[in-house]
Amino acid sequence: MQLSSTSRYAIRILSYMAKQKDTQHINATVLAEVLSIPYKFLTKIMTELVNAGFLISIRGREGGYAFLKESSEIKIHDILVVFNDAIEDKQCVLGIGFCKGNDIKEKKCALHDQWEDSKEVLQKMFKESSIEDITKEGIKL
Amino acid sequence: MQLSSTSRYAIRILSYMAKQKDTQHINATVLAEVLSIPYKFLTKIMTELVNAGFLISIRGREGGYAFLKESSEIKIHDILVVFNDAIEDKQCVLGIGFCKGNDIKEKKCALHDQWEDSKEVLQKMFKESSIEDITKEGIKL
DNA sequence: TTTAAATACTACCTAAAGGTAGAATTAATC
DNA sequence: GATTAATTCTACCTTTAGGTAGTATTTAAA
Ligand code: SF4
Ligand code: SF4
Repeated sequence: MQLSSTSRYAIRILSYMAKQKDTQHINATVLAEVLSIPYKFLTKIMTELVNAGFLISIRGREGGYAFLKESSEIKIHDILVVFNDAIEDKQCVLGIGFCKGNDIKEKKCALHDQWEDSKEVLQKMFKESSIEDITKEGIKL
Repeated sequence: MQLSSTSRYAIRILSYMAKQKDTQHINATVLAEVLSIPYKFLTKIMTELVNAGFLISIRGREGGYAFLKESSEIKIHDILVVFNDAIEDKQCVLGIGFCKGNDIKEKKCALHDQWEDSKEVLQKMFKESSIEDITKEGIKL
């Protein structure tokens, strides 16, 4: 019951980048080094973040990555969607669609309402927290 | 962000068994059939549920599985522990131990407190809901 | 006592996530 | 223009979760 490591890497990468407000752009070698993420795996993730429209890449010597969207405009949820890690609205704790709890009120299990509540809290957190928000407090990373 | 399908299968199996109060025991073929779980995979899970002490198995002809523990004594959390799917107390949204948010109050990210809240709700739900609870309401399955 | 119907064990197969390697492309600097 | 430092593309490797196959073991019933 946790996010995929790819999603977690992506969030950390974007958070770190957002903290370097002064620097215009930053390259993959530095990111891999400072975040302890395997270089080759990181570049793969970076390309996805570029394709998703969060970043632009500057190719060639002295290249790197920079924000395309404002970090305040990138919600955690948006990142999770890219890596298929978001909690779907109709998602059930026990697997989707094996009962009609989502449609028919009478046929729901005892977990249903509790899960709906938890789900809402999580979704709200992911949808309302932006990358900028994560970088605000004086955290180690 | 969801439970493993093994955990979800296990919960469904135990719930279904708990609903059949009248029948003393039930066999794998029936369970696989009615729950649409691959027979061979189900028997693998059943053995784990037996080893975990939730069920006893009756081998040989006319055999099957029956509860060893009361279904009211089996919490969802107990099942998740068996399949390494429980949310750890110190578990972080972004991966364990990459910052000191859990130890040092000043160095926590903006997600930290929100995640702590969600985590508590989820843990409470899993720790307080028993298999019996799930079977109570008039659900399809 | 044989047979049939059940679980248990061992080993393997498949798909997906996580991770790596190397060459192609791009563009600033020398 | 050549070199160098960067991203991108294609392909592959490794590990783990999910799933299968076959055989051994157990036991009630015939
Ligand atoms: S009633 Fe239970 S099983 Fe059905 S959708 Fe809701 S949580 Fe899932
Ligand atoms: S502060 Fe943030 S990153 Fe650190 S443990 Fe808490 S949630 Fe995780």
